[in-house]
Amino acid sequence: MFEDDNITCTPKRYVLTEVTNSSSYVSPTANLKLLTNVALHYPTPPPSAVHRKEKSLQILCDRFLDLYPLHRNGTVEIQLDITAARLGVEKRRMYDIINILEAMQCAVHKKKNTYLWHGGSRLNSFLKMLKKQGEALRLSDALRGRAPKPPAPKHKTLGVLAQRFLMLFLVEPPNTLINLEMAVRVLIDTSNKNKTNLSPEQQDRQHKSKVRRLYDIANVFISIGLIEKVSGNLILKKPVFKYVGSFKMKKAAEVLVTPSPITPVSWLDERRPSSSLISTGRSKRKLEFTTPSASRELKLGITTPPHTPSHKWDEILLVADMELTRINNGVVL
DNA sequence: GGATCCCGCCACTAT
DNA sequence: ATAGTGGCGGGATCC
Repeated sequence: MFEDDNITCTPKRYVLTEVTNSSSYVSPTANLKLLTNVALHYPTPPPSAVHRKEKSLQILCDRFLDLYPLHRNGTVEIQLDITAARLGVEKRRMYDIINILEAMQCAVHKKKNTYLWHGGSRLNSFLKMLKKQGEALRLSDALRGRAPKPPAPKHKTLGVLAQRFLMLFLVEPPNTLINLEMAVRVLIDTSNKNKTNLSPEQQDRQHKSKVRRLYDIANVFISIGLIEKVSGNLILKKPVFKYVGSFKMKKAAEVLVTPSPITPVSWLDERRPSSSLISTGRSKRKLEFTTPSASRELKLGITTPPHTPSHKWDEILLVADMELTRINNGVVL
């Protein structure tokens, strides 16, 4: 297994004999246990001291990406249990993150407890493919109730949901605002294939459950830097998200101490799509809460149409339009 | 109070 | 049978 020596908080690697002062042979299992033990002793905030927000999936993903950056040449193996120990979280949480990252082709499941980390090297081309898929599924029309919802996939729910959620942004014009309610409505299948009609209560629970999942997914996407949360618009109470499409580079330390609210979006920001590659990221990491445009690092090369000077009211109206569509159709769900 | 979403139970799958 | 995964929703916390 490889480790990143450039990471400031990377624990020093120990050979078992260094720790045990023993030269006798120990099994790999014992070695693994020891490593986990060492990792557990690494400075992580005591559970009682950390607040809920600091334990969010977004922050956790930030810290994960500090260990395994998106910009990195080559591949590296990830041991889930050790990584969980280093991050001071339950292994269950690692699945939440790695499943989404795997769905973004940043990692592949190699064997049990082991993933191969590719970082963002494949993300660029994968997003292009996602966009094509989204177009084939007619998601843009589906958003407006002008096309059927895409058929529900069977497996890897969280990963597929993540992919389809992202597709919504990719098929829409730049700066389109999407909220989770809208997304769920499109992405959830009400065309039950097994003919078992759900009661309104069941539908409601299913809907809420999917929204919960989208919150998780959105947090990971924010961490990756694919989307941004846009809060404080006057029409909708709920936050909406917009596609940013670049890796957000920030330091773990700054993430932890920055209490700022979500960056307000500069509506009139200029977005010139460039098709630079994402591969060579020898870039310095940036502060998190600079300006949104300054936080953009490398475009992912999605072929967005030449940006029509979008006005914020256009965007708001689009959201409002979609909300209206929802209300109109919402009676039936 | 509603929005957000952490947490861990437990069912399912792989070994 | 045991271990690894991950769906899922209760309910704590935030706003």
